[in-house]
Amino acid sequence: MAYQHDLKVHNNLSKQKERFVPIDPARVRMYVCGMTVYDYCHIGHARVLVVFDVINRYLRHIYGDEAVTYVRNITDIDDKIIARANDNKEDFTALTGRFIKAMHEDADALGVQRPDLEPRATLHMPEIIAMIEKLIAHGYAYAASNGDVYYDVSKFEGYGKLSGKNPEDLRAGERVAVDEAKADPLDFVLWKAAKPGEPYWESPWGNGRPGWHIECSAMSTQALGDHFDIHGGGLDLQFPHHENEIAQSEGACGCTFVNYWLHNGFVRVDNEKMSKSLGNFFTIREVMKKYDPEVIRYFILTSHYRSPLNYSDQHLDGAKNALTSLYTALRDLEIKEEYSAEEFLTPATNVMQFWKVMDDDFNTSEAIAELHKIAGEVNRLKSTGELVKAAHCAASLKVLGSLLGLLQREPEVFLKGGSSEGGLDDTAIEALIEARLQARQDKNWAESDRIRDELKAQGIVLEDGPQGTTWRRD
RNA sequence: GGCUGGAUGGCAGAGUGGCUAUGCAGCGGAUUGCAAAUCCGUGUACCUCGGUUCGACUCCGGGUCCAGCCUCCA
Repeated sequence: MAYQHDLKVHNNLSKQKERFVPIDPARVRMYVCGMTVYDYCHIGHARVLVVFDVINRYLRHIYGDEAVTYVRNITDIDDKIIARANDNKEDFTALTGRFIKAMHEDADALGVQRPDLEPRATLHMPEIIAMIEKLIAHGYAYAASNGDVYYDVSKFEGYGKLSGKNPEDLRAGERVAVDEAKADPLDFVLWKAAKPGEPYWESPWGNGRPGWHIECSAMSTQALGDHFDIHGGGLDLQFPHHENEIAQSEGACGCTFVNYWLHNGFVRVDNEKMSKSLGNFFTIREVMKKYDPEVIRYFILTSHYRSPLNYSDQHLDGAKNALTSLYTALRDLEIKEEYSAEEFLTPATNVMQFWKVMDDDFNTSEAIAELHKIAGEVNRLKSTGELVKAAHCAASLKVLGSLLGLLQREPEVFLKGGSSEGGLDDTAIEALIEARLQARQDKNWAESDRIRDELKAQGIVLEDGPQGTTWRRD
């Protein structure tokens, strides 16, 4: 099956969908703003991880694994980290080390592939300082009397082009007390002088630490060059973070920074943005106690990456049921390796439709709808006994699922997984099923149903099929 | 106040100028000892007011409501 991909992405810089044209198809470069590591990741962070993981997987599908470079940074020094480390009376590196480890555990559980590079701000001080020096030399930055270095926003032509804001409006709407040292309230800090007791790095402007925005400019440039393809992150980073990155990087290199800006929408709780400052967040590991991480992943991918996503147990329950039905279709089939070759993928119309909707700005919602259609075909073929054909369709389901990071486990493992804590172990379940089988042979329906109800109360659902009784955890 | 984006059936959530989204839930049937799973069939939509059009949920304009950014935030 020959399919010519024609990827379009919604570019926030132009506010419209554009055909994706990489600078160099042999070297497709994407940088995503990652976490500030002072706490556990919440479901909002999970969304960034998963959404850009899918984009990364899909780019690799189109351009080849070797061609794609995916960079996701870690902010491991900032005010919150310092404050939290002080609260805990520990060294800030101990704090960040712990939460970097936790983030990796969460991301791994969610099936997020590791980025090619994961630069950390504290390990890139020379590049950061060099970029600030360059900005000063180019007249875009100034050292203030208090030891801070600021970016002079008035010098940068086109400030606000990403977020659609203009500097005059921003000044008029300024709600924060103006810092005396700044020449203009819009100016932002590139280098922060260290206060007593704070961690610091040496610089031409004295001991201090970098501002948040310059870290990403310096690390992305170092990893991917002055000019690269995709820059992503949460919608809340569009302004000021990404706007400032543009000002910095373009001020330093004199060329266009990034071709395509992609932002994912927020996760909401009760119609409000999930965020640490609002305190209405659920951590990934908290939710994973109740739901399989793949269910969380499925839930995230049911909506388009730019849309808001409402978080609730009901929605996760729905995701769980839907994912269960996909795994149920994959069950009891002998899926041979060779069925996964692109030319054997079937049904061709659904497979091609999957690619078509994914090509259209990564429409995972429609892509998942296609998975359900293919699963329906698998079930139809199974019910008519056409098991080889069914296995072929099931192979397609797995191949396409892999682009979304779904359906890669053995169906039995997923279906029998569930939350077994405090419940029956597999041996006990099998024993009860044996007992019920005997009762059924004796036509002792009362006893048979009693056992089934007993298991149901423990969250075990029985399914009697032609090949005997199977079970799954609900 | 300025700037973004959105309003779809019981719930969630895509999409389209005229033709089935999909999932969950509902209803009828097949299957089953009864169920479950699966299959077949089926109902319920496009915030509001104008405009363009043979025809708009889909395009344009006004309104209402909601969310986000303008302060740290994925």
